[in-house]
Amino acid sequence: MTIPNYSFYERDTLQVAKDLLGYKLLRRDGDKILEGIIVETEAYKANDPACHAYKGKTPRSVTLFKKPGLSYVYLIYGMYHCVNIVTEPEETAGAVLIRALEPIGSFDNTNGPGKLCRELKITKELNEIDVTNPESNLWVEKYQSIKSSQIVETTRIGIKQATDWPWRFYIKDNKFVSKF
DNA sequence: GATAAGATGTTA
DNA sequence: AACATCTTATCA
Repeated sequence: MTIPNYSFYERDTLQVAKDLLGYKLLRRDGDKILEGIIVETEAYKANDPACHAYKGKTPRSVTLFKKPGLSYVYLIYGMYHCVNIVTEPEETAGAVLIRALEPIGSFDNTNGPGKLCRELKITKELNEIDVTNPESNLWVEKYQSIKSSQIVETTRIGIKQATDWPWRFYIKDNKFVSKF
């Protein structure tokens, strides 16, 4: 049971997005722990028109420029939250969007970025949490490593910019991946 | 201060 | 295919 450290997230966003597949996302809710296996991710970087940080720092996107290993939680369409983990060195924008989890334990319905946040009770309160610290209410642990032959690389979903960049990754044949 | 668009999910 | 629904960014 190891927890990836600062330098794990300080690398290239695409590399981190691939490596995070098969890792666990854990959420402490009072005395309960909700956990799931990350089965689908997307990469967002500074020179990427679809990234919130594309046009520079704003009150919302400033988190993307901070230390790698922090969470980035925001509200989309007024009703759904999305979780990301900040990557790349400080002052370089980058993040990995967690799009789907394979649930462990008693919860379910985590095959989409908005749904998994609802299930894990992730809100803006959990923005800028250090996910390398197991004392946090939200953190990531190494769980299983996925062979590169089991990783599918494809285009991102739900965006209108740079739709042809293959920056979405998921575990082959996993039934908890969000639908196309 | 007003306005348009958005890394989505549900329903028909 | 339409819509629910509100924050954020941008412009005046």
